[in-house]
Amino acid sequence: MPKSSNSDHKKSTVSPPERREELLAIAARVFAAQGYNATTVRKIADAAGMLAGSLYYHFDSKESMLDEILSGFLDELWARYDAVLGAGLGPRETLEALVTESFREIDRHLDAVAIYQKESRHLGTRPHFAYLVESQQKFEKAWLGTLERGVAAKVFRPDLDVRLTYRFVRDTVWVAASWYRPGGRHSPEEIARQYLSMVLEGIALHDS
Amino acid sequence: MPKSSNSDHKKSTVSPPERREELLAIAARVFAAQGYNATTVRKIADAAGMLAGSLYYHFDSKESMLDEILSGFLDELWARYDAVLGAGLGPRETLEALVTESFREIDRHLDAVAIYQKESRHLGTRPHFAYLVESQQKFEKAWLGTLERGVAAKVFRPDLDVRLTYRFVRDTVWVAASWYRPGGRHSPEEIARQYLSMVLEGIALHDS
DNA sequence: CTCCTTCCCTAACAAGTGTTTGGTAGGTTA
DNA sequence: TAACCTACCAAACACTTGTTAGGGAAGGAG
Repeated sequence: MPKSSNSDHKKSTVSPPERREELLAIAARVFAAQGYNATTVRKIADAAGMLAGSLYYHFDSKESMLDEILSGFLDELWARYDAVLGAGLGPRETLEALVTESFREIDRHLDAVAIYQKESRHLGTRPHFAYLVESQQKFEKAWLGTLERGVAAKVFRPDLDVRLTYRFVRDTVWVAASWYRPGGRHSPEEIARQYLSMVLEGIALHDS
Repeated sequence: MPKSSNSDHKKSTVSPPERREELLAIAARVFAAQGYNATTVRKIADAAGMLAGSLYYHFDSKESMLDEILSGFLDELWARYDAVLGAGLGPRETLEALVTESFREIDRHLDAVAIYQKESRHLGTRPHFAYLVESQQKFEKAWLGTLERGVAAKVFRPDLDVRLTYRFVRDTVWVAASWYRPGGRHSPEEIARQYLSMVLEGIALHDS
């Protein structure tokens, strides 16, 4: 259930979505660059060309901005993941599709991904952000299942620790958010292809 | 030049090293768990069983604690890296040794590595922490050189973007600090072996 | 005993934090 | 014109932040 944002806030459905999204994008950029805790509401307001208090016309709190950024990102991510997982693909094709979708998501929601990478671990302990660990568990289930299917189908190596492999694949994909910049030389699809080539075939040269 | 800690502080060489190290280990644990900015001096003092002001008998500032943790970690890391790089090994053996040493360093200095992972990017902009980006550049030079040597010697695939491969290998190793726990089922050497097997040979099953 | 050093506490400081309250310019509606 | 809504400002609020100054208990040195 990707439903994660809480809808019982006062102004959460009031102001027109355009300005909200604009301000959220600005906040996400500052959060990603400076870190959530190091980011003051005055910095966000500065970047938006207004005063700190004015933000509270649009949002309930600084934390609700973070909440909206993260849950919005996760909702979209899971929409695409669920589409892949429900397509009835083989294990290798599933893995390739998941990796490709992940890089596309990094391309679209870079700031949100960077924030998620940095803050999700210690945010998950707070009850309000419990959906972060739910998502991570669902994440693990999807990837682990795909890997195990692949081992059973003899398309992945059986001599590797599956859980270690899961973390390996997961991390190699998502840490790319720490250096990837949209509009650079490589498209998300091209990066995905090269990453998949490394993960699947390895970087060593085999004479064949 | 791995010399990175600044030695021109007032009390930096005063109090006996034992208590300093003890307090630094405590501070590192809290920094790693909560993030540097989210960690207050009072939280560190709580964990150490004393009051906030008492920390300033041992350290100049909160930032100097972070500085000492990070520079101490990097000094030790580079001592080991330099030993590997100066051993005259082939490219593949060099890469294997670097990866293994990295996992050993994660095992020994887990908190410092986690802090470095989370904070180094936005700390590097501050002039006092310029040694972080210096280290990162030296890092890149060492890994990139090894990879290029390997391609020239036909032990690594020539069809991969070398810089992408560098980030791939670097990240896959260091993000392990986000889940690795010392004393777990796998020793650092065993994790290094499995990681190297995945990076070098890939996770796909090849009939041979 | 006295002096001195070590290590910590008490108590406060100024600056910065997220947030609230009341107000207001400008446009839309009646 | 009058009433109203939107989107912001101005100014303050209570609280937390890193840091400092002065003091004092414990113990070793003379």
